[in-house]
Formats: sequence, C-alpha cells, structure tokens
Amino acid sequence: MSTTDTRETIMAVAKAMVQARGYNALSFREIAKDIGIKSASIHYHFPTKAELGAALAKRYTEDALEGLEQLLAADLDLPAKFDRYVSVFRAALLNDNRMCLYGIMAAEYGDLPPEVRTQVDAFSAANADWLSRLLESDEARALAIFAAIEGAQLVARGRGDIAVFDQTIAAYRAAGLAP
Amino acid sequence: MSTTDTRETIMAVAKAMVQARGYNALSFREIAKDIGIKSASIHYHFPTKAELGAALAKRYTEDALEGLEQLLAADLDLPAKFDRYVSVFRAALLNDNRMCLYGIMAAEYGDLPPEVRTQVDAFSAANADWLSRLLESDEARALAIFAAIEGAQLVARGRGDIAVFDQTIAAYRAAGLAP
DNA sequence: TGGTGTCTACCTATCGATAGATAGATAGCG
DNA sequence: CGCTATCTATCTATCGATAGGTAGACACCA
Repeated sequence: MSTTDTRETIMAVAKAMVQARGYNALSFREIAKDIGIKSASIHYHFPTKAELGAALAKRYTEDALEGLEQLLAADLDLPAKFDRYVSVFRAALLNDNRMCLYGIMAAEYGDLPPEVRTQVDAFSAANADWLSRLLESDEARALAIFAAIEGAQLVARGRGDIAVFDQTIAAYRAAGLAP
Repeated sequence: MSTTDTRETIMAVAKAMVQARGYNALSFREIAKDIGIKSASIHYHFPTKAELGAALAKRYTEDALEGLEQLLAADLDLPAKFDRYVSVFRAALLNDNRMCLYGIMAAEYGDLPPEVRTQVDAFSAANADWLSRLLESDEARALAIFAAIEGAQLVARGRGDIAVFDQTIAAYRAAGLAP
C-alpha cells in the first residue's frame, strides 16, 4: 500500500476509535490489527501517539472548516444553514453513538499532550468564529451555542437516544438561543 | 485507619482524579500512592475498578441530590436558585480546571463498564428531574438546560478560562434558555 | 545495460513501564 | 482465637516505543 493510503487508513480508523472511546483508549495495536499491519509500522507514519492525536484533531478541524465555508456561501436561509450545521454533530451520534472528536478530547483535556491540546483548541475557536459569522453575533454568543450543541451531544450519548439530541436542539431554538 | 475512613479517602482521591483526567486515567497505584497505602489494599475496599467507578458515580449523584433538595426548599427566588445550581458546576472548574464527574464519564461512555454506566445515567436523570421541578417545565426543556451547562463546562475547560463558562451561562440567560 | 546505492514501507523481536488483579503472610485488636 | 486491614510479592495483559532487518521500487552512473 502506498504511504498516503496507509496513512489515511490509520487516520480514519484512529478517528473512529477516538470518537467511540476517547484518546486514552486509542491503541496502536488495535489500529494495526484493524487494518492488517503491525503496530510498529504505525510509528513509521506517526512517530508518537501524540503526533497521531494532533494530526487527527488538525485534520478534523480542516475538514470541518472546508464544509462550513461551503455551507456559509450556500443559497439557504439562516435556520436551514444552522440545521445543516447541527446535522454534522447529529451524524456522529448516528454513527454507532460516537461523539464529535472535539467533545471527547475536550473531556480528556487534562490528559492530553500539549500538541494535541493546541489542535483541540483550534476546533472550538474555528466553530465559534464560523457561528459568529453565520449569526452576525459576537463570539461569546457563538461560543455559547457551540457549547450547548456539544452538551446536547454528550447527554444524548449517555442516553443512547438520538431523540434526546433532537429535542434538546429544539429546546434551544424554542428558547431563542439558536436560530 | 478504620475501614470507613480509608474507604472514604479512596473515594475522595479517586473522585478528584476522575474529574481531572477521566475514568480511564484512574489508576489504583496512583490512588494508593496519594494516600500512603499499597494498591492491593484498595482491592480490599473495592474489589474491581468498575465497582469503584460505580460507587463514585453513585455517591456523586446522592450528594448532589441532597444539596439540591435543600436548595429547592430554600427561601430564594428562581434566578437565585438557578445561580446556586450553576455555581456547583462552576466550582469544579475552579478546582484545578476539573470537570463535573458526569460530564467526563459521559464522554468516556463507550469505554465504561455497565455498572458505571448505570450510575452515570442516574445523574443526568436526577438533574433533569430537579430542573423540571425548579422551572415547573417539562423534562425535555430541563434536560436541555442541563446539557447546555455541561457543554459550557466542557468548552470552558478547553479554554482554561472560567470567564468563558460565565459568559456562556450569561448567554443562555440572555437568550431565555435559562432563568 | 547492469550494477550500486538509497528510499519506502513494512516486518520481527523486544524493551521498560504500567495496568488491574490475586494469593498468602502478618500486625493489631477485641 | 478470629477478624480486620494491610502488607509483600507476583501474575498476566497491554501500553508506546525502539532496534534492526528486508523486499521491492527507483535513480544514477559507468
């Protein structure tokens, strides 16, 4: 397999694992077993676990930003755009009750290597920035909405019920927090 | 030391560790070192890690419920009671940027032993119930407020800034989500 | 063209550290 | 004596990481 393919496969598998069980539960041996190589080979692509974690978070933010820029430019009204935004977080739950990579890593913040923290921080900043542009509001309000969505995901995950997520978002809208 | 004392000390230290770094990062050896005993001795009080984790979450809910019942009966207006409620979550952040035990365990949900999950679920249910009584609202709205507070804590922790938590709660109030 | 060196992408084997867990001994106490 | 609470010592499993080797692709040079 080419370097790029294997590297991408590692990242895809690792991302899913983190979203399901967290950064701490991420294991080189498990990744390796999943994709049919040896754990030592992962070190060829990602010298340390911290580098893999940082690459994961960085890519996650980049991918999100790309999609969000397109969404912002789309010919949709504000509630529809917000709907699409929320559906990204919703999709994680639908995918085997997983969480947003940010949410689970933020919970483990105290255990994260510095380079991973940096990338995790970037995700919340990017989301707050995007939401403030969408809503033409200040960053504080945008960050509050982002936080509320993350919380909705966290609680819905514990309940194992996507309906809880939907009802919570609906409550945010009914209260006027979200558009 | 009496059984009770040691058991309580183990729980206190373990609780702080989970709030700082999560259930997965909780280590018998670390707890033992902290309180000056051997890790084997912890197994005398808590045969397995899962039992310790479940006991932690159970106690956490019990303690919370006790305080909340008193708060509900207190001679304060609604916003003041809500203030006090929020301040409990705020206090965790002030305590070395720790998180609510529920929040961090909910994030690790996919990795939690069944008996721990059960106790974690009980906490969100108890909070939703309490909030619905406080607000005289339906459970869905109450759960949404709980979720939003958890999210505020998660994001503020990543930012390492208690002001982010305060501003987020303020934004919830300004929007009309919280009283 | 054919040999030589280098690079990629893995491999096997192993390291030291740490995890939770257990068996069995022991000190102290009523 | 018997119980409680702790100890020492050890086990198995797993962790990330490293050392060293190798098949194959590719480039360069005589």
